[in-house]
Amino acid sequence: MPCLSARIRTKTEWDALTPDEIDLFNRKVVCRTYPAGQVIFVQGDPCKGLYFIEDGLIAARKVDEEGQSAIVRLAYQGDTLGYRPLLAKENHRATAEVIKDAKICFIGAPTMHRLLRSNPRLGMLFLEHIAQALGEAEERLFQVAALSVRTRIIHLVVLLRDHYGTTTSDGTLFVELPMTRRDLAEMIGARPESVSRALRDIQDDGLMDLSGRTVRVDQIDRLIDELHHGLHI
Amino acid sequence: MPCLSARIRTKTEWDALTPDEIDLFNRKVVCRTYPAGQVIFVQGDPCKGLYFIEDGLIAARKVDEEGQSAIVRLAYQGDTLGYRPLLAKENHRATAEVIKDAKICFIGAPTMHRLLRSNPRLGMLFLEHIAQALGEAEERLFQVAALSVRTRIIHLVVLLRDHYGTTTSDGTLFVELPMTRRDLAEMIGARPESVSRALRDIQDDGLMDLSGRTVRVDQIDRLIDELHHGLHI
DNA sequence: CGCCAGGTTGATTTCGCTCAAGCAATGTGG
DNA sequence: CCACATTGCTTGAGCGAAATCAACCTGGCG
Repeated sequence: MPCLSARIRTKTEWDALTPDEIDLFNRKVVCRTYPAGQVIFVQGDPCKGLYFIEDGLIAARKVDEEGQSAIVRLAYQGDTLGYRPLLAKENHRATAEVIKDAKICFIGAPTMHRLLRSNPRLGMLFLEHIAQALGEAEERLFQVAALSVRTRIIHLVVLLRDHYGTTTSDGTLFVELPMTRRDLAEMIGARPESVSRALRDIQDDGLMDLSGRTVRVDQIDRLIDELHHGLHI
Repeated sequence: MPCLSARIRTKTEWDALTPDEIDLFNRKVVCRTYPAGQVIFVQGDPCKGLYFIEDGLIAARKVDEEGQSAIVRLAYQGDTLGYRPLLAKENHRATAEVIKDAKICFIGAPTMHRLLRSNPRLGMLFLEHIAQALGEAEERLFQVAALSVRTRIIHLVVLLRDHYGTTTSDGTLFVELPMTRRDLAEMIGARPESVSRALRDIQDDGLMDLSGRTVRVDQIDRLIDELHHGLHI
């Protein structure tokens, strides 16, 4: 059972690999499973290679000396972790922690550089991928800098919809929040209590229905509208 | 007088170009000067190519429908603007505005793709560059999400030191803040009044001396210490 | 000159944080 | 099987940092 299955590969930058290179990849790769809560690498560590996420959910978290903490990125199935420090030739600047049980394939830096040298197209696809990641980071930077907690929460629910949303036959949307309130808070630069209150506010306004970690949204348009036109118009 | 002078080129990703490619670049490039305040491209515009900054200072600003606004990146001499949308194949997601009079060279997307195809090393250097930009964006994301206005201002002064700081023979550091209070505020996700007050607080604590847009710092260590050990320890 | 953008300061309000209590769900050991 | 920790979540009360609103100063500049 190869780690880099065709089904996942074709949706990622690894699609650029030739059969020979896929073979090299599969010979060099080391796969293992990680339970939720496990740490994959720690901020400050040298970057030994890439982590390809076959399944699960991982958060990249930054912490400073005073214990202030924020989640700067989420990585889903098909995503790759560690490419930023590998390509920037830096140490890890965040700690990667498993949020939902994961299967992760590690590929060492030397193999990675060999692949990048032998296959320019792989580099181009990474370039495209990292350019999109930069766009998302700048988008979140704008949100945290300029928007209220309530608005940021709505943005987050809409974001999580991509991977954790399902729509029933009658058009109702369910989003399963994949993490604790604490982690949701760290995603948007807030406190867990503020997240609770903001979620309740939004619920009281009839925009969503919350039970545990499941959000039910009847009219997604009303949520999206608030993002575009602001409150109470 | 070629736009891509050797002095600037060698410090940037354009160092990868062969003499032939430099020739192509110089034939295709269109250079002009922009006074402060001028807009280079607007968020939402399709990305027509790259803007290489020969001199000056440019801010990438995001604005939403309600007028909320934040500066998500600064671009200095030698930096390139527009590579993110070009590589991610997206429209511009920010507006580029000249902060300090600039000389900027435009290179069209077709030429750029031709260069990227002919020279894989150029792609690798862009990869390295954009990986660093992502690191900086995530760093600022963390700061805005987790730190106080006062701390963010100190981070900003330390950041601006790289390009706008000079140290006199007696070790005193002068940093020339290159923009208005309003723009400083938009850099850190705050209001101009809050920036004024935070600067005054820091001054009252004897950490810096402020006159107009010039910051004098006698003991840079004390500023850096506050960043690492927090306040009043 | 008068005007205006940039900047500071003050008064007041608001949003979100801190601290603290309480509750439900889950786990653990006797 | 039950007493009890533990963890995640919510809610409340009070507080504080920063936003808002507004006045006023300053130095260009037409």
